Amino acid sequence: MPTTLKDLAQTLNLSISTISRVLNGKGAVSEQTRNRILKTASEMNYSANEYARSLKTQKYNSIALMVPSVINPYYNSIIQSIEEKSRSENCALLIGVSNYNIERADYYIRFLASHRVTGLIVATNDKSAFFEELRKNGIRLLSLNQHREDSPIDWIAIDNAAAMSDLTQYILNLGHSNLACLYATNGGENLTASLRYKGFLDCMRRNGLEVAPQLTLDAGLYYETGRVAAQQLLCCSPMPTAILCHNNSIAVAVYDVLTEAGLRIPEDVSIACFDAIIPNDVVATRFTCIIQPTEQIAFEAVNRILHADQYPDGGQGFLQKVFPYRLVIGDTTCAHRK
Amino acid sequence: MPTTLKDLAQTLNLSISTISRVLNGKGAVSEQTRNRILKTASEMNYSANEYARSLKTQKYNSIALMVPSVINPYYNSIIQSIEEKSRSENCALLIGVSNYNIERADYYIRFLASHRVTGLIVATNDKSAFFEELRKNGIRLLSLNQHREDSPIDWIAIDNAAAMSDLTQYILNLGHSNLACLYATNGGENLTASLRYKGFLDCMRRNGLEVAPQLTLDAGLYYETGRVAAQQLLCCSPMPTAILCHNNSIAVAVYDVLTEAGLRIPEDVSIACFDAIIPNDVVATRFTCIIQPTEQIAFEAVNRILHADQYPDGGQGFLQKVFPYRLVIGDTTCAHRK
DNA sequence: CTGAAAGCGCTAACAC
DNA sequence: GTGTTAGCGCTTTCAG
Repeated sequence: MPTTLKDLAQTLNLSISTISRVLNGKGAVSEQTRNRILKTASEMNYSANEYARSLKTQKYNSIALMVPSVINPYYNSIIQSIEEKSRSENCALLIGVSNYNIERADYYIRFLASHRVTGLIVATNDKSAFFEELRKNGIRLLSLNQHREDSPIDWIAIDNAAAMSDLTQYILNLGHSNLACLYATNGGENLTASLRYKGFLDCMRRNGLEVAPQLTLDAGLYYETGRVAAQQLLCCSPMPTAILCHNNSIAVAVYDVLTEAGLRIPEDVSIACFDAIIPNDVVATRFTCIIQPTEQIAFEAVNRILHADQYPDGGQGFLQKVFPYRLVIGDTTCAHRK
Repeated sequence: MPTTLKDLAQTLNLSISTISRVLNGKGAVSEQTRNRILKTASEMNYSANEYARSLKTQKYNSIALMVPSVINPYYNSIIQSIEEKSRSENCALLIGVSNYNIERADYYIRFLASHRVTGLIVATNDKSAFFEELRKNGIRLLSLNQHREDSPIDWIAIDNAAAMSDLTQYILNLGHSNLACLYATNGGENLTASLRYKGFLDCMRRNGLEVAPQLTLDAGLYYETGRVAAQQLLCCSPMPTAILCHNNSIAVAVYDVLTEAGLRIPEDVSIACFDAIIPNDVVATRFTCIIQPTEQIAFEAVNRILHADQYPDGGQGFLQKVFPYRLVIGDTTCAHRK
């Protein structure tokens, strides 16, 4: 039973439309009535019903964000950044957590469609069956992962191949030559994963180095799958002296498995990965990793969804934007010692 | 331009209400028309407009969650749990991040009121000026922090005093006697903080131990303020051999400051705190800490908001529910050695 | 400067 | 079984 315009109109003996005008700052209204209205509106705790407003204006001022996880530091900072930007745009943020499960993602997407979000930002890598449906319903779609150039979707991301290549080169420059790479596949649909792996291979080739088949493994996407891969590496001889990982979860798995086996990081084995392990200044070993500019990415993403018409393409084409990354040197890598 | 009931009615040559009935599974409709409707609805990607529906039914099926931070593991797991529960209830989740700033919290609360959320779950400790306004607008309020028994608000939390007392006793049982406590005040309004501090004092008293004034400090709530307090402890002589911390951020600050000063944790100083440091299986030192049952708390919180009428009090009274906590022993505490 | 009225998409009586 | 209708709270022409 919140106060409505009607309620205000009655107590003030004015028409609904006059009040609406004042509250929205549109149209000319006498100073006097304006003040009266503002006063009682505040007294009666009036707060516009966004549902009715949106229904009328057909502008559903909200965006949705789909993340696979809310406990991974990378997605944490994505959420944080997107929340800030969308709030500054006076836009509601709906968050869905797919938990790396495509069915849950699908379910959520339908849900969001019902809520007539202006756009959906997908930080997950899944290809939902409902993406088409969303678009047909006029909901903008934007991915935070790289897609092929001919993909009919807006995306904003870093250059994953270049980043992995840089990371690999950094390791090589430390004197390592016997490198392992734990990549991710996700059934081959994960372009981000392929690109990172490609970056590794390219860099090795460029340096004239062999890539031992037993040292490049599909490590899935999670801690658990990462552990399995790490255990396989443990059996190799010679062991790699440095390991590149697709993401932070895998890197942590490697760290755990190796230390459990009595190896020291980084003295015995160096580890490097994508995305930070820890969101804040924490005691934990700081990993050498590629950091993505989540704030900029978030800013651009929300902007594209809310103001697509202001872009050169008028929002008609597909935005493909590449942001620069940073290589952060932590405590998990050091020079190779024979 | 998503499909509406009207669109369906036109293409099917039926009335809007018949279609509505089928889609909502209410009222009797012939098997044949039902199938026709279902078929074209799916073909035309029909998805009900929740705004219109809510406007009509006056049931705004969404809840809002306000957290101070999205990068603190404790709040991560709160978000995670609440998201799961609310999705299972077919309820939208709006998340606001106050960043420990009460004005931002206030702003967000107004925003949420406009969106006619069914209820607001506040994980923050702030006392917003708009709580009253919310309630007047019929929005349920639920805090995840302890409040006084006479406080007119639903709350669900652990028994903070008992938890801190247990934690302190655990440390004492390890042979330590020279304890420090870094509590939080937040201007004295933070009952959770007072209770934890009280738990510490009670336990010390019960064990007949003195509490040195210079060893109990207000450490604020964050990493930065925690560092300042930790630096003060460093100047004490004798140094405490164990430090109890109000929360995880402070504990991390202590860990950092002490290790930077060349001390070893836990050999030289033990550290214990509330809430986990790391959300997932991570390399980081695992802290000895009190773990709150976030899943149960989240379940109950969402339940209370959505189904308040099913509670014994019919949703009229104020729910005050205390859940059990766990004391998890990590790598930051060990027996005292003289 | 202010008011009347239409209509956004939907649900739920109430008729037939 | 199906259709008609009113109205949720709001914005926005169009009159006056």
